[in-house]
Amino acid sequence: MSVTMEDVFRQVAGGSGGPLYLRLQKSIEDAVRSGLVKAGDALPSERDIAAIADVSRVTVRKAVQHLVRDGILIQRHGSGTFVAPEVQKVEQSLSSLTSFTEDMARRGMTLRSEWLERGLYVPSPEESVILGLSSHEKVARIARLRIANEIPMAIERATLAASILPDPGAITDSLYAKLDETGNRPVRALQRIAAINLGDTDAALLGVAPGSAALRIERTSYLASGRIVESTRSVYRGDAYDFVAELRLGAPE
Amino acid sequence: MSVTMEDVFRQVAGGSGGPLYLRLQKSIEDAVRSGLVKAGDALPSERDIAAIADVSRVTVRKAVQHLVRDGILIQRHGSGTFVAPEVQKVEQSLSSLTSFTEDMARRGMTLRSEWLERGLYVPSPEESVILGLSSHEKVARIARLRIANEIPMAIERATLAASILPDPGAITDSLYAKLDETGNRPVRALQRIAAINLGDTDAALLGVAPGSAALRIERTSYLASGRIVESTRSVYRGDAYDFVAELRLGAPE
DNA sequence: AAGTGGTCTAGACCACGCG
DNA sequence: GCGTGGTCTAGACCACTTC
Repeated sequence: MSVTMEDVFRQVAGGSGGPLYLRLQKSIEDAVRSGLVKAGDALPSERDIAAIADVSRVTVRKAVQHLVRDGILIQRHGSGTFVAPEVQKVEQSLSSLTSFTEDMARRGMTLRSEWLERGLYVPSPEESVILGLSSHEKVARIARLRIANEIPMAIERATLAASILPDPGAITDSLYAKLDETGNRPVRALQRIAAINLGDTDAALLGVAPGSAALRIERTSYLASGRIVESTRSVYRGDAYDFVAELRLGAPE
Repeated sequence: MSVTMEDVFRQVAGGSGGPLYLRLQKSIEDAVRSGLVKAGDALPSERDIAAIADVSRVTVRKAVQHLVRDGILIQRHGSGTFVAPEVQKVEQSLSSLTSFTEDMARRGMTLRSEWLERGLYVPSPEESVILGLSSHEKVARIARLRIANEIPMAIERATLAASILPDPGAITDSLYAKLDETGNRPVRALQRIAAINLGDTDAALLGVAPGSAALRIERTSYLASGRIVESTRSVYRGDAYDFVAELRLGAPE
């Protein structure tokens, strides 16, 4: 007879050292890592775990929530708690400027997008400055959720001058392909990368727990002429993305 | 008479819509952002907030903990809850290879390190492969906490072949400066960047809440000859770092 | 010693999902 | 309808800081 999930929980009550919820958390973590429970398996209900481990349900929830935030477990309201599927990491280069669409196609992944926003708007003061808009010129905003192999990967919010993209509704797949057609494909871009904890809305869109780590990337793209083409704020799932950069010895300056 | 913190909490009880802890969380967040309470100020105790807002202390803690994780508040056991000081973001280039020490000196920041580990060790199998070690060769490991202007910024764990750094104890400031002396300064490096939620130990070292977002950077550095000099795993505070990269149009390949 | 955050409990009700 | 997770309560004790 092999070790069961219940045995794991029973050990928690007897053990000693450190807060209860941390011991419980490590027990569950070990059970997942050791393969005792596999991706997609359901855990016992919170009430059952509490009864077996002889702790209160509040304590069970505290242990589980840490694991949910770290992407190890997934909770579905009304349904149960499950071991999260493993997400294969995607690598993206930080030195060559490639489009998301083309990048994924090269990897043979099925890509689709859900539109969050798409149209022409009156620019915010910030947008006017960044894009160098003439007065009264509108901006095209396109925001979408990027989904690869049915897994939400990133939220992308781009804004461009209306003169560069007069008809944002015409974008179907790749923004860069569209820019190509009109000779406005950028040749250079500056990116700022930072780590953030996801808020409730973005977490819901990406299908992860609020507070999960993500990469926030702000990109400004330039034409060969030096004119700014687009300004994009993206949020990438931390558990699904690795960015790869090649560095060279900096000039002594 | 101006609006006080207590007024803010009293409004929560009356309001409607959404869970209590979220309404309370937003109230505190607004009070911080609007400048009603400033960096360093103490909040009322959890018990006081609970009494004023007429909610249970558990609910107060849930609201506060979200703000702690996002770096807006700081809690000190036995002392109180305070508004977090603003951390000025540091930018680091992702295209030129510069040393942390030199980078900070250029900005006029006071830099110091606390050693976490420094010495010669028997390599792990993984290290042998990465560094291309001859059999029986040892590895030098140096791990340190990087502190700029008395604010912990990053944890850096480097490993090098003993033949390249025979005396890790001799490192005082810059690893790269030491490598320079022996003609082993790298000219090229590959970096992988990902977002993670900090675990308890790393969070404690960096002085932030467990679960806070951070950037994990794995770097492998090469000599002109192609030999690997060092392999470094670093963890950078997400609220203190912006990495900046310049991208160029990718070759169609 | 007094006050603070950290942990824990037992029990309640609500909102969602699934058969 | 039943079981699940989500929210909330009132009260207890512990560990730590400050005086």
